Amino acid sequence: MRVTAKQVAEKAGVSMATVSRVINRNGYVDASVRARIEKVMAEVGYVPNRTAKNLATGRTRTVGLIITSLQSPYFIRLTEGIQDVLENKGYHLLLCNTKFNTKIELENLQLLREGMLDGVITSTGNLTHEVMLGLVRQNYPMVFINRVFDELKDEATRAGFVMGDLHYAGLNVTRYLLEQGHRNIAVLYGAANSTSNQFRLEGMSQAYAALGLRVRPELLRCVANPPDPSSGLNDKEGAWAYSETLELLQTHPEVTAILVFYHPMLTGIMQALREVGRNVPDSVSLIGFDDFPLAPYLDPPLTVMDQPVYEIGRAAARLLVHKIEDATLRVAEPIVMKPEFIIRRSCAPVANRYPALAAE
Amino acid sequence: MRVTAKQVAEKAGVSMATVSRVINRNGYVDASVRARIEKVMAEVGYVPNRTAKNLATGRTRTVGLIITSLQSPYFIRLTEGIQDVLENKGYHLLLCNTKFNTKIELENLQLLREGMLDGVITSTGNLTHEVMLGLVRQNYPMVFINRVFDELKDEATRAGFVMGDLHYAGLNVTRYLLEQGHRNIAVLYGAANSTSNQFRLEGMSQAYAALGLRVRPELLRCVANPPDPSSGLNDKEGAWAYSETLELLQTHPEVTAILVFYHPMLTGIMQALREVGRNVPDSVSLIGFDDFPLAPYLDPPLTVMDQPVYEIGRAAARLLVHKIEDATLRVAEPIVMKPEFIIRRSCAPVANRYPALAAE
DNA sequence: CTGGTTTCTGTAAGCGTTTCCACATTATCA
DNA sequence: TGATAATGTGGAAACGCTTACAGAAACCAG
Repeated sequence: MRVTAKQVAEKAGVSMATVSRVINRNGYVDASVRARIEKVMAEVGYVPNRTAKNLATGRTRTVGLIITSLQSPYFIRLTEGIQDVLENKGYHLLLCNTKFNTKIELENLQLLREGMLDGVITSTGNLTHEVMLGLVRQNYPMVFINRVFDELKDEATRAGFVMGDLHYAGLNVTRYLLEQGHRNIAVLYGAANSTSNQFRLEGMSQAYAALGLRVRPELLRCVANPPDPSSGLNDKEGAWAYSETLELLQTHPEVTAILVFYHPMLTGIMQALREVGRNVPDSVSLIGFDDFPLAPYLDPPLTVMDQPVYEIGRAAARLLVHKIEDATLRVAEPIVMKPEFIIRRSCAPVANRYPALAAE
Repeated sequence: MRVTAKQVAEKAGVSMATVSRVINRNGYVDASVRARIEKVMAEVGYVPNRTAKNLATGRTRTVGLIITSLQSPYFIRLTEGIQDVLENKGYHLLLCNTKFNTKIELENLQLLREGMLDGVITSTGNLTHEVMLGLVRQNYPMVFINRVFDELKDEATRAGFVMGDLHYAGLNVTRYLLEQGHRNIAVLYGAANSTSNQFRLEGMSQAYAALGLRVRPELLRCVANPPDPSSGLNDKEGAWAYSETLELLQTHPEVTAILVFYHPMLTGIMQALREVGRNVPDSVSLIGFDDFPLAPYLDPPLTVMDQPVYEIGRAAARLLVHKIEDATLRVAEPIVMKPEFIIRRSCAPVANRYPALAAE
């Protein structure tokens, strides 16, 4: 039924070892013999079995990518970058979308131990910090995006790190808003505890501190926290953001600017803003993190702090492949990429607010 | 180094067969023995090797998903639907993003033959029609989305089909525009030859025919055709659409409505429209295919013909899993889902156009 | 012509599971 | 009580490859 290398070998009058050599183009094999074997393979329609190869070599040429959502243009672009290099290097991508569900994340990480994955790229928060540490210490090839492990500072592992300069991003965005007179800046972010949010928040604090001010914690809202019963609802994350924004605006009408750390929330935020009659940018300024194709076409065009996400993805994949293919590689220096601020029309100085209100 | 079932067996004083039985919870095994084995497994940190299991069982519990782009909300939502059921059934997803590159698609389809994939869900055009047919006839479990094979009409294969009623979609959208007085309706679509585009176009023709009119082929533009040298360019598809739209509007200024079959082109289209001063909807009406979260927040909010994409994805995945797990299943009836028309503000009657022009 | 290298090929031992078969023990029931 | 069925366990052959290792032949420099 299914043709095996053994049958090819018999039919070509050679040993399996030789067949294997022509398949993998390694070792010596006589040109005429190679031709004969290739002819037989074509005739009988031989296709080498990958699972057998995987077992024999202990490798699968498959890497896992763990992200929390497919609705975020950030993860999409990241995935594209990763996949473009993987494909180029002959690796495949197993996609794990956790939807902020730790259980799903753990199951997929386990595939590393089960030998089904050669390595993993993770772009999630720190809900699974200990597990990650364990895996890294067992020397599985892993690359973390926007995440650091202080515990590993002096250990030589096979872990790699790629990140945007989120501190810088948070700092500059906040500085920009402060200069425009904003003092009550709200932040809506996705996963609680994610290190990327922490970095941005630290940058924010620094900008505040420079003016002798402090971040108001009650204006920091996390929306993706609840492990949701996975209703197939479209725009679920937008829905979470909607109610959170409504609540925020009711209890803190003094907010004049909102930082959106996680784009799937944008719809809900805009909806809420619309409903309470706070228009952008006159009544509330809006800044998104990371650019995306439709950002200039929103109403109003969205000002964003962009990150070279595609390049981050590429760097991560390249790094991971290196670490997979060279087990001795122990470079742990994080690769850091600078963000870029793209000003469009969703921000306005606080001073502009009053005429707008007066007009009503 | 790595712990195997054999070592667990020795340490627990049983045979490998018994260990296998407790891992897979099949066959009989005494409760006390089971407990002992589980204890040993926990102690030594045993993790079963998946690739060995894959080889032994001839299955991988992994299915491939082939799409043409990650930039389209359609594919994203489809992927979510698929993954939600796969995850639920204990399957993993290998993602193949072809970027309209047939070579990539073929390589990934080959994984089916190589035994690395239990099945495949395809949502691409018909560039690989013959290959697909070959695979189907070799009885690999496959599910096709928005695609049919007349050749298979009377064959009992393991192929499955899920589709939106695209004919209906094309028909009704066109009818809507015709009623508003539009007569020169342009269409911008992604992959050439994709069967989904053909269905929509047929519906369109029918609507025209009902008024004794005919589709103007020169107003039908395909944009994703060129197998692009994969510049990591963000919004590449938007860029294609941009130049195509520009050209279209110059050579055919009589166009008063544009149907967008493929959303990644939206940015380019809007950009082009803006530049030539044709504003939406007064000067040109715009209708997109398939809804997406940001559609109501564009400028203007986009009218769309929606498809229950998430449900299509779910149905496809369920079907595929059925076909994988029951090799005798030979139901080939396509599952068809009705679309829904969502009217927002990107369309206007042609009559509205003149005041707008007069105002300039 | 000799010793050493390079080229070529085969044998066979893995890789770590699953599963068929056989056999032994225990429960069930007329 | 004996036949039959249900339960529990082990041996060992797959699954289809890769890859030492070893040996043979060809080549080459001195």
